[in-house]
Amino acid sequence: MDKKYTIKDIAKMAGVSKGTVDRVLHNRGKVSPTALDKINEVLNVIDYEPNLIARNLKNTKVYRICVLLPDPEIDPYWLPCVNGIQEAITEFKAYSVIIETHYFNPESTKSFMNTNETIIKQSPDAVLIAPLFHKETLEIVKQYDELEIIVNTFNNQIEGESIKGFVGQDLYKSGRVAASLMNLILSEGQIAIIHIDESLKNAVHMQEKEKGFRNYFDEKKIAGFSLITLKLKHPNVESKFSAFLEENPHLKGIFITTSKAYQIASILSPLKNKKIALIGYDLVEKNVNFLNQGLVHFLIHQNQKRQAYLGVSTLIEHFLFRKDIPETILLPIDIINAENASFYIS
Amino acid sequence: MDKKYTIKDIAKMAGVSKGTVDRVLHNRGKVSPTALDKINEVLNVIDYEPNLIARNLKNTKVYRICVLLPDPEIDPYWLPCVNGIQEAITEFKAYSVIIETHYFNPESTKSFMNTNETIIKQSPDAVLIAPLFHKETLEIVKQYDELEIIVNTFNNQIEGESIKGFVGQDLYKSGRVAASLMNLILSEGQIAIIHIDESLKNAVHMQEKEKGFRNYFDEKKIAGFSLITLKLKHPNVESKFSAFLEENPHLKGIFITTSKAYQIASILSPLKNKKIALIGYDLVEKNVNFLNQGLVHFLIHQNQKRQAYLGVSTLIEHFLFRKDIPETILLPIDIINAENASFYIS
DNA sequence: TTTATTAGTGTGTTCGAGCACATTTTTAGT
DNA sequence: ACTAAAAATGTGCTCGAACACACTAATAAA
Repeated sequence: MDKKYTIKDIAKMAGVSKGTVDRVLHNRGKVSPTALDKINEVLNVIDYEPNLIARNLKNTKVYRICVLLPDPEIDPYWLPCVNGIQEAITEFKAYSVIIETHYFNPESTKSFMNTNETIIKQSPDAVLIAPLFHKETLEIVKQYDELEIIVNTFNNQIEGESIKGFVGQDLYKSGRVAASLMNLILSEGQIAIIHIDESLKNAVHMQEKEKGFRNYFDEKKIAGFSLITLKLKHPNVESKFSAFLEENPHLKGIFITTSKAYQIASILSPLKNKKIALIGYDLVEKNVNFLNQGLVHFLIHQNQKRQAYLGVSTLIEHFLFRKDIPETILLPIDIINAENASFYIS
Repeated sequence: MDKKYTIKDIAKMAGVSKGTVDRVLHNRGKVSPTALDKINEVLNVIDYEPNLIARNLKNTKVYRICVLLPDPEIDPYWLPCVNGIQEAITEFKAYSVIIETHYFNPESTKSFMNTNETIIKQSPDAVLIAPLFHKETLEIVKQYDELEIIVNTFNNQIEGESIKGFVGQDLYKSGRVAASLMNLILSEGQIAIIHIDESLKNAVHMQEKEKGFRNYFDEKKIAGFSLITLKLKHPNVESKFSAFLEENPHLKGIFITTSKAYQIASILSPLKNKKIALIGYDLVEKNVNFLNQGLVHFLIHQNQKRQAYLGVSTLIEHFLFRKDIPETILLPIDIINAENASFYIS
């Protein structure tokens, strides 16, 4: 019923040679209308699927893919990505694909540009980048486009004509998810939305989450809540936040839009009298510790590992199996508490 | 650096023919100690990985895998599994693998046994079964073992020597997750644990969830909660539950251990004065509708689709790539509310 | 010593797609 | 009608593992 047809089968059925069939299938070379008709007739009847194994066996081209992401030693948020990339490497090690990972300093646009230079010198067939810096990304994407290097992105979305795909999450909706959970813990009171980041270059990222968070409360028309936004940056997170706490003694909940919830939790930790609901992002070790202690109520899992894995594997499958690169893959927004966290850590 | 070596390379390096190398690699046939040493020496230095593509190209054996699960027309819970299986079929269509799906009536052990007979007649290389019936499963697994058919299981775990693997969830912990969410919605009051099932053959399944649920409250030593268990079966779900509601007018929360939360929700729906927290399982359409209406607070996603996909794909990869079949794969316990549900439905 | 037997080794073919090249057929030009 | 050019078609090799088979060398039996 679903016997597998080969080019040879088609050739026999159409009464031509496999060379001619090959020319029709790839519309290369010259084929007479007569032969074309005969072969098309056969192709319409049967369901020909080329054998990918045989195709890849002959294929001597080595595909080179470069991944560009922030140095996980600077920001451990990116650590799972390395595992995701490793997983893809292992899965496709049988094929002729080379995957190279390059790190840049997430606090320096210069480092970002420099690393891109290095990548271009490798003349890869495709790149997967975490486009932290908007303007700079558009710039280098233009370069990649000229060199006919396919660009895939992950983590945060950037609109650009030459960007083939994106893997990430709907940040606006993840803000809403956080809000819905907050609304479950609290029935009223003051809630702070805190942005903590070294570079604040992630601004768009965090703002989307804030928008979603606020929108939830606006839409539900729930009275009794007041939302306030606070931005904190590295050297003076503790001092500024402590001051904020004193100014707002009745604070009931905090939504941290980055993976730095542990910084807030560790400040709140000694203050036993305070009972503040905390919701943050990402299963970094310190966050999970506070989750297990009960100081952090929920974490939203951004699944960076899978983001990176899919970012790479869709590119590989594009080259090897001629699959399309999906325009956008939105990963589910996983809700994590102390009870189910262990299943998401790998 | 990590150049790919072929058998021919090894042969040249060891100064023998590829036939001899092949004999050493598969330890078949006779090889002189001299040749063996020379080849092993080379093998110790280089890192030989056989090219899976070439291997599978020649491989003419067609692997046959049969999947046995309840008829999704009788219980739509199983519908996503069909998609998961389809996904595996698509992914591996290039290889010579045949996957056949067989349905049984989940309310009839006889149907289960009959379908197994049919499968055995197909003489597959492996089967993936949803072992709903404990005793019967052990019986047929023995048969499969004698015929040297590999048995993999999903959905619910059954201990058996000849069962090679299991894909599913930790049900006890999923009960705990439900409890932790319930504890977040309610601070006190009476909570019912409701088991609804056509056959009640899933008893173990549901009991594990109940245990986990109760354990959470026991462990946390939270006063003010009282738990009560209720079993409901098909024809008289509504009448019995209505009676139960009247007997327990102060009921605050319900944990439904099966995918039938919608049955409870639809009874509660007209009773506008009642505010009862509902937590159930599975993203079946009716459940999601009630989730969006706000009648069901949380659903726990058992990810049947992925269970079935992994159940099949691990078997396929075992045959094609000689990978081990993982003994147990425990999928994450996804927490779903109205805000993130859409990302899990596919 | 000769022959039969076995141990040990090498050669050649297969799988299916892809492509270079050889060959045949058709068309155009003189 | 004959030749050169172009068009159309067919042939054959490659990729790497796997295995059948052919072959040589060594050993045992007659």
